[in-house]
Amino acid sequence: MTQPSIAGIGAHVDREVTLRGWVYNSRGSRQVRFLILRDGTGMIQCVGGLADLGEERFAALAALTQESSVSVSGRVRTEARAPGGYELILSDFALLGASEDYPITPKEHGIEFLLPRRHLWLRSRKQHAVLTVRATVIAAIHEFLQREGFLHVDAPIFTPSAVEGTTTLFEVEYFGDKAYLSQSGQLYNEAAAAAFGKVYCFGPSFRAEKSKTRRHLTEFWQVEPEMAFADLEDTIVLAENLLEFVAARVLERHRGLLAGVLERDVAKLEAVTAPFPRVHYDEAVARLREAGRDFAWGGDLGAEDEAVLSEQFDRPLHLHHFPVEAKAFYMAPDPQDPRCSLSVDVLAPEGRGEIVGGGQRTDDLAFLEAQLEKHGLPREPYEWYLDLRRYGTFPHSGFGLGIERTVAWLTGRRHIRECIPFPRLMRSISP
RNA sequence: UCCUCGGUAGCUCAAUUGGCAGAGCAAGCGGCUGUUAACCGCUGGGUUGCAGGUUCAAGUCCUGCCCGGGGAGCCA
Repeated sequence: MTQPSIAGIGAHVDREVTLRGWVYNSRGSRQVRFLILRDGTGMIQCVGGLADLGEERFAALAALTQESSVSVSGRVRTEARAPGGYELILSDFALLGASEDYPITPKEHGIEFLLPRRHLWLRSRKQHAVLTVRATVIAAIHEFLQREGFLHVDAPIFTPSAVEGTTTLFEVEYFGDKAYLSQSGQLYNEAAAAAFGKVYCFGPSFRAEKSKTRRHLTEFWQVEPEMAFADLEDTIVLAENLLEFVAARVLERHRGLLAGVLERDVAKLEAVTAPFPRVHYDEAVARLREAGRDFAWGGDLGAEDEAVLSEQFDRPLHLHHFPVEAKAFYMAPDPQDPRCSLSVDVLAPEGRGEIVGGGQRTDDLAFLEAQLEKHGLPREPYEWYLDLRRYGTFPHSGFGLGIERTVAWLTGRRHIRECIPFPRLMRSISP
């Protein structure tokens, strides 16, 4: 007798197996009962007949409640009527842990009800599917970047003093001093790039913004690659190749989950092939005005502007050369047009907004010093960062890719809070 | 911080002009030999977010407060 996983049950047809898992659903009549068992890898229908089990065991089977943990034994057979194509004819079963009044019934629930029960909600089919895709997205990112010669060098989570103003930073007490949770590994990545060439960090970022939209979390994950001796063009190519690879890998591994459980239009993902269309900021302004939007040159795009623009294309698009004022102090200005920075955002299709932000960093010490001054930033905490321009400055560029926003786009989730196991929101930190 | 929508049974929601607070699901009991969020019958289940006000009468109208959803700003 073997104990395979439900995902691999097809290799055990006509054999006797024992499975352990949880009761997802149970239904039946006086003579026969159908129990849907899930074990984390999949689900299988287990069939128990009164004639096979006897009165007492059959009654016990009927008494099993939703999400009780059980051990079941029986013969596996192919069955077209069963969900998944296989079923298990029960010969015996045992209750391991009872579950009384499981709160999340197989019906509709609102977010206000589900979020405080996230620890249980994870067991649901859609949540299980989304987080499975997330794991594949993360693995694909590591695989792609390492294959491209990037070294994984992580940035710290605790950071000293205020870097870009304290309003959006979480402050923590650090042995009598103040420290802040990292908003980005960007600056540290630049130091790492000077040491290792091509690097990336992967970890959580924290924003204390009081934003409560479906695109925001207070704790989110991002991957940030940074390349030495690379320009804006290199960054654009890296970003589109990475996204193409990730989309293809997710389709390869989870086509069934996407089309079935998540009801995602997979044709939209098949269209994600490089190169992506490129739109210069000037052109974006023209396109927005053409679409009837009142947009002034110089500012960042609003969520609605991004949606209007991305709806004009069938795949992600590069929006590049933002005005210097609209971007961070370390962005390099375009030598051909100093009003614009060598920056790029990638907007996901279907109006899902920004998933990538990046570009070429300035390698000019004097310009960087002037920028710090202009942005009213303190000099002292940036001395180490200025050192990178003092000791062998080098052109370099990179970007940050938001994991939850990417997963939301790929899986077709409306809200990114479903795209992280335990979302941290302005009004929700439990469980 | 601002704008906007909402809070009624365990869950999802209804309740006409201010006039007996309801349905489906869940739960409990019963029925059914292949179910697909199974189905059929019966039963139990309410401080209508909180406080006050108007009225013969308030889920409904008025005032204040609390909590939440969505959006803006900001960003990944």
